[in-house]
Amino acid sequence: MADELNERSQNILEAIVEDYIASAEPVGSRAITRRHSFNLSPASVRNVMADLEEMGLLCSPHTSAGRIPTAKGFQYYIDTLLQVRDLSQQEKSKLRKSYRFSGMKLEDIMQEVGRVLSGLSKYTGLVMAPKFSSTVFRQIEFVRLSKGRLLVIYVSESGLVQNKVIDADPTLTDRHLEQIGNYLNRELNGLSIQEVRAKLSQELKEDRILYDQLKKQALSLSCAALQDEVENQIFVSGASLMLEQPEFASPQQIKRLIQTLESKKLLIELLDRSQSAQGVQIFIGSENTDINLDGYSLISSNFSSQKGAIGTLGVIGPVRMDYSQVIPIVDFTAQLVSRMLEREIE
Amino acid sequence: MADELNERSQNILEAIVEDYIASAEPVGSRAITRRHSFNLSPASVRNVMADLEEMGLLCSPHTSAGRIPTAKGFQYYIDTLLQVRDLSQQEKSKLRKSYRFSGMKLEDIMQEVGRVLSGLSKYTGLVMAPKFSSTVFRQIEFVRLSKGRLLVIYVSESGLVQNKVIDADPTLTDRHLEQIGNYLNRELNGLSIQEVRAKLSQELKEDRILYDQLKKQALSLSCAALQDEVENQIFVSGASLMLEQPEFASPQQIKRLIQTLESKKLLIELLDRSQSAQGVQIFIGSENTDINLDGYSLISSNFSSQKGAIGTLGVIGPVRMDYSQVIPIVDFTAQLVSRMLEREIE
DNA sequence: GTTAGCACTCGCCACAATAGAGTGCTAACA
DNA sequence: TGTTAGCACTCTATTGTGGCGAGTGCTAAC
Repeated sequence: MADELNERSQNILEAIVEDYIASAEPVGSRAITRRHSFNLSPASVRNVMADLEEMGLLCSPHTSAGRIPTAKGFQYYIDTLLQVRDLSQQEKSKLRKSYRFSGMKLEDIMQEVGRVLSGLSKYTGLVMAPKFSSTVFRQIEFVRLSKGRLLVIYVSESGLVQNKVIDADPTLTDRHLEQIGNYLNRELNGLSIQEVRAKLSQELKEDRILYDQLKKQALSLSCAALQDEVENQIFVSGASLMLEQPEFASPQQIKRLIQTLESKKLLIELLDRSQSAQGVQIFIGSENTDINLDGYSLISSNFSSQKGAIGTLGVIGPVRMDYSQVIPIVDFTAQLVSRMLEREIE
Repeated sequence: MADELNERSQNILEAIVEDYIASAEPVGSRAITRRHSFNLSPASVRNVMADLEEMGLLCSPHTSAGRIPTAKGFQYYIDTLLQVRDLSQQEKSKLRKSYRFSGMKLEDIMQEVGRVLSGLSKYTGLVMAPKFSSTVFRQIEFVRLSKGRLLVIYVSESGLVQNKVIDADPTLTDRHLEQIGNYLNRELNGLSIQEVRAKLSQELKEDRILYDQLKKQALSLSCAALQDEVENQIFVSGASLMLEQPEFASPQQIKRLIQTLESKKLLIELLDRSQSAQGVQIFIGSENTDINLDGYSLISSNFSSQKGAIGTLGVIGPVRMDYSQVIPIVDFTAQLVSRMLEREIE
């Protein structure tokens, strides 16, 4: 759409966005000519600004204030003006050292990643662990809690552990359980959960299994274990850090933020979407999108092991975020975590 | 100390505390005579209030405002004036119905309890899962993640699942692992983690195990698995609900709250303390205590299974909390959860 | 096409004035 | 002696006012 902006307009828009990111305050025409050395007078800048406002890239809170980039303005800035620098070797190794993953289980790692992301960015870190159904089966174990109640423990290739309580036939003996476990571990090894589900429902349909009582029980147990296990684990960290940002000066704004961060459902939906894409994703909240994130931005990226377990991590903050700083951090962290998962499973 | 208050003083203190709980605003002498029908004039009430202030039970924000109970005042109110009513059968069954525990694993239950506590009280719910070391051993499983890395899964009697990644001798075969697992499950069954630890260190000391390679490996693996596993799991829910309380009208106060709720370490320490006592505990934050909870109160109670796994749940809110409403809720919820854990393990 | 100049708008801040709530004290009363 | 009415006083919160500063849009000159 707006690629037809001429160079001067682009420069001015860029200057406004960057000044606004730095100051959180409306940017006036004089301030721009002072801080940046375009050879232009404030009046000329004002003309351009009026144009940009008409195009919906800027807006002014009131007549006699400076301009603020709109969501659309930020979008344009990110799409065409922003130059994301790579991290220097030094920064990379510093980031690498922030993470001490050794001897940590997956959950702790996710938590830790969120903390570091938040600490580095001064915004809020989000990490969504690999989805259950995107993982690859490694092992299943049954532990009897009481006569008719079993604890099923599922371990994925990447070391993700899920457990669930299911009801089971009370007459099942421990011996049976062990056999069932062995059978399933043999049969399902190396399949993704999706494949496992397909295989199970396939076999359950076949009549002949009716004659193999044990196999039948094995199948129905594992079916129960894998059912409804959709909930994603999400880790949110560093909300209080972000409250220092000037956009959260009023109680209402803070309340809204806390509510947003507490509604895991929304966050999961959000991170879920970015999971379909590759590389760093930027989602800018505005009233127009169906997902209610007005005023916030999300920078996210996927991480994955080669075995296909995909998780998402990112940083959520005010639209006025320091994109040039946060994007490379998110990008590199995702790479780090991916590599770490690879090494973990070898 | 202050039991020497005469009846009139007690009545007036009670009235002030209760009015303050209801309104969150300083209570004046006139307001009291109007709302409560002591046969006293405001002037007389003022005299009593001056006495109470001198005793440190009340304070006034400034000369021409009403009085506010101090932390000490609240403490006195709770200790000697507050009458905790029991929940009616109706309320109890309603509370019981709020919880749908069936088919939930322990973690989800804890989460759910926090949510309900927060929803009912309008404050923030805290739940600390039973401490790892207070649980009773049920089963241990080893899952190989890579050559030298094992995932250890530990299940307690109450269905608490913990897992941890440990480094192990790369030459260990799967066959060995299985034997080790069987051996440990046989040996440690029914012991508390504390007992397990004692037993392990005892046996490791004995020289003769040096000759039994397998046993030695079993012991050192389980030692590694049980080490440093101290971190308590804590679940915090409903912060945004509490932000509606008038004490959180200013950004500073909200920030402090969020910081407090984010510092799990503090919360764990807090809940840890109340774990040593029986029944409902009330902790009132003031500058005098070593734990920095100034301005907040915690109402907590333990839950446990007979097997000794003890957890703590409670509600944290402003000192001006509706104690008469929250205490029975916390109390009964703790009973419910205990009963639930019993049934779970049968 | 660019710029200087100017009138105008609007939010912000400091200040004063006012109303209201509550206190402490004193003197009168039962 | 305990209680109460009355009163002067204190302090906060609110409202209104005027000036300041930053920024704009328009126009006319370069």
